[in-house]
Amino acid sequence: MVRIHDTLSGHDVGLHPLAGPNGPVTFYSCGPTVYDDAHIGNFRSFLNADILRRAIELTGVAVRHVMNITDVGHMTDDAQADGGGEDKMAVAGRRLAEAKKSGTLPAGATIDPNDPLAIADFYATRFLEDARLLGLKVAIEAERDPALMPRPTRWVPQMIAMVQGLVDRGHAYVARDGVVYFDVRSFPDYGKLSGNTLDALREGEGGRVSAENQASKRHPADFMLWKPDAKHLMKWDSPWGAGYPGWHLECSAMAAGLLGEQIDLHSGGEDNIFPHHECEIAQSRCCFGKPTFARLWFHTRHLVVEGQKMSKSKGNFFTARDLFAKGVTPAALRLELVRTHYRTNSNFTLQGLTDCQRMIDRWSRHAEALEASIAALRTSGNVALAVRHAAATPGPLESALASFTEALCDDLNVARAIAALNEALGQDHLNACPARELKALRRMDSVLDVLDRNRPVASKAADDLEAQVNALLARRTAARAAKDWAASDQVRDELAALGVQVKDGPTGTIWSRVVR
RNA sequence: GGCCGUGUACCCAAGUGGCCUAAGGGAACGGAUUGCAAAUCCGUGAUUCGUGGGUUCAAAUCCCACCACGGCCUCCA
Repeated sequence: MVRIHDTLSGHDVGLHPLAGPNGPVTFYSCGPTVYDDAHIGNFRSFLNADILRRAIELTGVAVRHVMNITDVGHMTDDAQADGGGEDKMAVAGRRLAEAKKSGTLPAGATIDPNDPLAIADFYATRFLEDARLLGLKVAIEAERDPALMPRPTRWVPQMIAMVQGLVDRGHAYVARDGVVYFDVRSFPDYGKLSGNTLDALREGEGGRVSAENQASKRHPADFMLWKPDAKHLMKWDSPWGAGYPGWHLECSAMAAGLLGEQIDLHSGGEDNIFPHHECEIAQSRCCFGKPTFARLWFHTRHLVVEGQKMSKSKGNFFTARDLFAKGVTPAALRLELVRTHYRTNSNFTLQGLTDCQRMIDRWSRHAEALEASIAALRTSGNVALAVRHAAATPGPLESALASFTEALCDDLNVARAIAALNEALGQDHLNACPARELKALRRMDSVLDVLDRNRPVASKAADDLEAQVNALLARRTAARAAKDWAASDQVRDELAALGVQVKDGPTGTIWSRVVR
């Protein structure tokens, strides 16, 4: 059974699915807001949720995983968080319009910068591409079942129903400015998740709430549920006038609609703890009258890049696509983002990416060697050996599977799981049954999911490079055949200048890109 | 000001009272191999766990103080 640190209770708790021991576990993850490309920090959080669901599945328990794609624009003007300010979708639209003008928009992208839904779709599509390359299982499943990745713009009626329910039950009120607010003092547990108390919350400390909005609330911590604003970029009719819903509402409504009024697991980045998840708990419990909302809260810490906070101005800001374009394989990026324990800040480095790539290459070689052994055994028709294999004691990998699983069950200790795998690979496989060893390796990879993602992402630039490299390689091979080492080495220098490294092996020369 | 988390070798990173004179990976170095390389395989590698105190027979692990870094305090994963 998987044990996980629960943010709400503050300690590790076993996962006991509401539906019974075999699940399915109902799991809701806060996903991206699609007004820009997701960066590696976003993906650390999403991929850790993915590792968690795969670890649960490894123990034989089914998971129903839902991740939202937020397509409503939120305010950019943080000083006016409760309304007003410019919508992020509108800003994204301007950015796209400029990109279109300067020709930096990706080929084939025909998009109306004034249509917020089109902008959201544009970035949602790109997000799904990245997510699928990185092995985010829910994104792969959503190809067949789009409901698993819901969009809030299609759930506004359910959100309005929740606002109405909260007003009816006396947990929400219409202020004199017409805005519907949640009354935090009507919910004594408000603050339990984040450890905040209502009196200790410094009013407006985040600098995001205007004094004007604060003045109309009964308590400074009351948060917006519905904002009437007929001029807003995206608006819907409601009993409180045309406007838009509070941002916390979408997750409450979609989790309830797709998974139930109480769920087993809820995940997000550490910044979601307050206010977002705190508010979700308040809304869901007060609206549905259930004793809990999510039974276990899973939060991933942020990452830093080369020891520094990631920011565009420092030039250490990476999206997944940036790295793919440099020739980084999805497998290496995936492993680099999940190999540090989710509850500590991880330090993303290019060196770390290289380290991961080497590890994955080693695992791949072992998988290929095992496949070769199995094939050789099949063609040789050596029945006696096959029988001996079937009866053999578990090999290193088969034995490691238990400690691998145990490490993951212990609050998702990925580093220890990887160590178990690495240790097994260093041991003697000669007497082990290759089929069973491969099966164990594949089983571990069902969580890590790197073996089938260990290829650079195809692109026009990658194709061009390949053609260039192949031409140089042909010259070098000819020079080597003629034992003209000077010419051969000169070509190797040229390849190095292109960021390409060559390896001469018994079956010919292979090459790979060096990530810089 | 309140709440939360982190600090382990050159780098990433596990370990949270005795099995730790600290796992695993990478780099580096030595060897095998190679036209030379790269890759691969084998080997070496922290008497020490941010700093200073304390508790204990015993501390990286518990307590206190300090320093540094990260997150939240109403729309950043």
